[in-house]
Formats: sequence, C-alpha cells, structure tokens
Amino acid sequence: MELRDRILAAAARVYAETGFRGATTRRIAAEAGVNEVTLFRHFGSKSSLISEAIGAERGALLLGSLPGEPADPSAELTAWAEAVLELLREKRALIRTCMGDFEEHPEMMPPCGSPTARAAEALCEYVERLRRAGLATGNADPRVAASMLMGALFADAMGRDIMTDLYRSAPDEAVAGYVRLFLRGIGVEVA
Amino acid sequence: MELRDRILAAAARVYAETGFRGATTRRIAAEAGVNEVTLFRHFGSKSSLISEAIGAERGALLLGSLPGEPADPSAELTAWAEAVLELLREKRALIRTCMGDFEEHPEMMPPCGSPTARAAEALCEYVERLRRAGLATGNADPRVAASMLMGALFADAMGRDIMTDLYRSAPDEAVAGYVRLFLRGIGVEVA
DNA sequence: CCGATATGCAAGTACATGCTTGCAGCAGGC
DNA sequence: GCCTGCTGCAAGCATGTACTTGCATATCGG
Repeated sequence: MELRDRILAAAARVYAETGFRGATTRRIAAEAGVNEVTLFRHFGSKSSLISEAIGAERGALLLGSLPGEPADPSAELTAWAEAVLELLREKRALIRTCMGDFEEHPEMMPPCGSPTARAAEALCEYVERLRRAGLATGNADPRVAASMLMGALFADAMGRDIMTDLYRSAPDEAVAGYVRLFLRGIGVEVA
Repeated sequence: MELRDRILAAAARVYAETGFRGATTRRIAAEAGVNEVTLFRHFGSKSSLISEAIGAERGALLLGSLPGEPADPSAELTAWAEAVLELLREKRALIRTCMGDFEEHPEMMPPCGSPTARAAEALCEYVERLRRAGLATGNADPRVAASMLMGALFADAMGRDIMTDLYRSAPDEAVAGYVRLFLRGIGVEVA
C-alpha cells in the first residue's frame, strides 16, 4: 500500500510542475524511486495514474469550516479566508497546471465538488446564517456574494506570484481588505 | 508580412489548446497552412515563435476605459466590468494555458503589465476619483478593492466553464452582483 | 523449503519531437 | 535574362515517448 501512495504523490508532484505532457513516466518513476515498469503494473497507463493522482490530491484537500452560529463575522470570516487562501496558495502549482490542461483533458477536472466550489458553498450558507441572525441587512444574492469573495481569494492565490504589479500589499492585509469589503457589501456593520 | 502574422496567430491558437509542449511545430505549421521549415526560417526556434505569439496576443488585448469624471458609478462600473469579463472569457483558453505553463516557462509571462493588471490599475484610479468626487465615503484601500473586483472577474472568466456548480447564475447577473457588492463595500450609495 | 507475488533490470517497439540539409520552383527587380 | 529572396518538398537525425516482454531476484505465507 505504501508504495502505491508514494507513486501517486510523486505523480502529483511531477504533474504539478510539468503538466500532463511533461509528466513522463520516466520522471515520475525517478521521483518515486521506483522502476518505470512498476507504474504500468500498478496503474495500467499514464492517464490512469495521473488521473488517480489528481483525484487523491483533490480528495485530501480539506478546508476549514465556518461557525454554525455566527458571533463575530469579521473575525470568523477573516480567519476562514486566510486559511482558504493559504490552502489554495500551497496547491497553486497543481491547480494552475490542471487549469492549463483543462482544454485537452477536461475529464481530469470533474465539473462539480472541487474544493473551491465546496468552500464557496460553505461561505454561501454562512452568509444565509448571518442574514437569518439579523447580522446582515443587505439583500444581495448570497451565492453571487460567495462567488465574489471566493473568486477574489482564488485569483489572489493564483496570481500573486505571476502578476506582481497587481498584488502589492501583503496577503494578510489583502485578505482583511477583501473580507471588510465583502461584509460591508452584504450589509454587515464593521468597524 | 502577412504570412508572419498568420503564423503567429496559428501558433497562439495551437498553444492555447495544447500548451507549450503540445504545440508542436508540425501542428502550428499545419494550422497556418505553411511548411514546417518556414517556421524555423522566420523565428529560429519554437520557443521564440511561441514567445512572440503570446506577446503579440497580449499586446493586442486592449481593454475599455473608465470615465475620467464619474457620474453614475453603478452604470459605469457595470458596463466596464462586463466588457472586461467578456474579454477575459474570450481569451480564457490562452490565459489558462499560460498559467499552466508558468512553472516551466515563467519567462513567457512577464510579471508586469498584463492586461489584467492594467485593468486593475485603471479600476484603482477610478476608485480614487470616486472618493475625490465625494461619491465614495469608505476608507478601504483602493488598490485592495480593485484587486478584489478584478479577482472576482478573473476567477469568473476562468472558472465558469470548469466549476459549473460554483457559477450558477447568469454572467450578467453575477457581474451586477459583484459591482453592487463592490460599490457598497467602498461606501457608494447604490439603489 | 516451496510457491506465489511483487519488484528491478535490460532491451526493444513504434512513433513523435525539434531542427537541419539539399534541392527545386517561383516571384519581382535590375 | 538573370539574380536574389522566399517558399515548398522530401528526407533525415538524434532524442524522447508510452508501453511491452522476458528474466532474474527478493520477500513472505504456508
């Protein structure tokens, strides 16, 4: 069992760096410290291997949760958003590579249940809770609002090291700014 | 001169579909309706060709402007944001591929002056104008605010066809929602 | 100790890749 | 008419690719 996982982890690493075409079976085998034939004996083909590696990586990515009974929206959301951004940033190479390969291999990215989408769903429900608790007065569509904050975090995680002229302030300050704007936008009073 | 541009356009198309490794000189030549050797006679190497093709594409992408004297922030911003989203969506395959290749070929994506960053800069200046005109009362960092809206638009353009469970409402409604949230966030009164 | 299973190693297959070379045609300018 | 510059065509080269086969070895349960 251990060897299988080592191969999967190696495949994910090489794939994140070089994409589907660049992730050659030789490189993956070398990265895993394993003979090339072993890959084929375990997974049959390169496609299956990489597909499974991405799936495992996606499943292993678990995100923090937002409180069921909101008390301090600003603090709670900031902490959550920082955690989400951190996770996305850690996996940014893999995520970017997947996006780049989407045109050629859409089957590698199932259209539902991505960590990003799950995070947005959690956020959406939190916004509804805020509203029910009377903490948010606005009438914005919570789903669109969630997409907006989530999109800002996603773009930040993906683009901060690429477009250095766009993201000049520190990540923490940026997240604080996003959350502040978001809360004011949905009608939450914030200092 | 015409042939050169035809080759560049073909290279950009093939690259957007398959990435650097997948964009073989044979495919580009076929797409351009040109013999393979012609590519090398004109550009020397595949790297130079693709690099130039991406550069040309990036330069050709020009974005709308925001009014110098803001009058109707909601209408102005919505129109602008829709145009930006449309542009990004048109080029999403190319942009995603570039992001995917960033790990291997960072030199293809100069860290400054990307269309996205330029749009964010324009947006930032617009926010400052709003504030000077007394239309915005908030004290949020305009640069962070601009990154947020721009990030939301960027993520929408990149992710709408990938994460279908995240983006359920129509693009126009989403943009309207982003802008509304943004304006309320920076302290602009909105209906 | 035996047999089954898992792995490594060496070699090979059929194909694709970036790039080069040599030669033929075909246009326009002098 | 002839020269020059551009293009196409055919072939080739060295390398890399996914994947296969055959055989030797190790490990472990019975």
